[in-house]
Amino acid sequence: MKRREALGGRLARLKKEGLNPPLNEKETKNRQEAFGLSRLEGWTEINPCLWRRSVRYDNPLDESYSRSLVLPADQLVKELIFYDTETTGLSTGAGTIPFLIGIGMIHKEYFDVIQLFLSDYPGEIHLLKELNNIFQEEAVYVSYNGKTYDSHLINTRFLMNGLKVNHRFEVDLLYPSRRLWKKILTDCRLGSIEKDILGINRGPDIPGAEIPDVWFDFLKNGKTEKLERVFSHNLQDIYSLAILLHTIELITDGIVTHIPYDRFALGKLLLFHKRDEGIELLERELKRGNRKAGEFLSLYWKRMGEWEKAVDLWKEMNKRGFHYFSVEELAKYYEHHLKDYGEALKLIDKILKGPVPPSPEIKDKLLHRKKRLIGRLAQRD
DNA sequence: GGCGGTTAGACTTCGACGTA
DNA sequence: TACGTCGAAGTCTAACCGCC
Repeated sequence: MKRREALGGRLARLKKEGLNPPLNEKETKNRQEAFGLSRLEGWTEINPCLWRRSVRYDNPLDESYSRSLVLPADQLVKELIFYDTETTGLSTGAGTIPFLIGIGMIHKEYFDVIQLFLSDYPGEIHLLKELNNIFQEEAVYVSYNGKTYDSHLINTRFLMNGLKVNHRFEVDLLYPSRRLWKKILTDCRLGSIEKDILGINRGPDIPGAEIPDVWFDFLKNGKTEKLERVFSHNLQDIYSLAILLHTIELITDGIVTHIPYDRFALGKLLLFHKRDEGIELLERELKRGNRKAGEFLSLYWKRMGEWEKAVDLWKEMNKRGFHYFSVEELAKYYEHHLKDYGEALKLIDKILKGPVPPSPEIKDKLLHRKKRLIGRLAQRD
């Protein structure tokens, strides 16, 4: 009869090896067969219930995007980590876990994607530790909706497992994508952007809503048929993230012309980042008939104290037909900046008698302004 | 179906200026 | 000098949207 190991000895062994001691070769093979994963390409069980594989692509990115709007200044692409999780549900509460994590990184001319797969719950601690090994503190993390979803989920799992959460600098491509394509696409899901903007055809893909059930079905019945589609879905998400980042960078640098995007939104964004190309873009948009672009640019000049440029724009916009915004701004300019109350009054009358009758609310505002101007003129006389 | 980041619009605050 | 008004800037809030 096998002698029971003394408690002290067992505790010492657990401390050294952890709750799940490493598997020997035979055990590994048995488990692969038991999980059915050995039939799937490239997977190795690196810890109990934690599997890993690497997939190599050509690098779709440039060396760096020194004038990037979405990345930190002079960010090198080799320090970027693209990531995406597949989870057991949508809630970021304690009951949801990531069972598959894809991590994309640049290695010289290659874009390598590491996938970590959890074949059962006890492997989670190993998954998180492995993630910690891969994640580097100085890296910049690129995701899609990761700020809201993936990063919270990962942080929650670290906390639940008593692991330290390191701060990660996150670049979420959802928001720049929304700016560029919100008005062009019906929605800005990654799949829609892939299909309609990046021209990527995924082929048969698994809908995200079905993903949790695939994993639960695998846990209960060991079914791996649909699992491969989940792995592919995750790989595609990671690779698309890289293509998307590259495309956004080319668009902001004015290199891409064949892809549709909201030029007004990009102009605003460039101007916000004090990039002169924003001015050119908004001027071009105004010439194409987009008065909103002119309004935005004129307010920018006004804020900068460049009155001449602002006034030129207001006058130019009015040449193209009556434009309430420009006339009102000119009236403000004459009243408050030049103290030319007579000219301001003429402009207010122009709006009141203009081709488009103002709403009662605006009319009240204009009449109030008119009364004030008449008072000031009388005072001056 | 829960969560939370972003955004646009509403609201508030503040400084400049004119008037009594 | 005190008060009122205006426009600009800053702050707040509600709605939207994408993740599985």
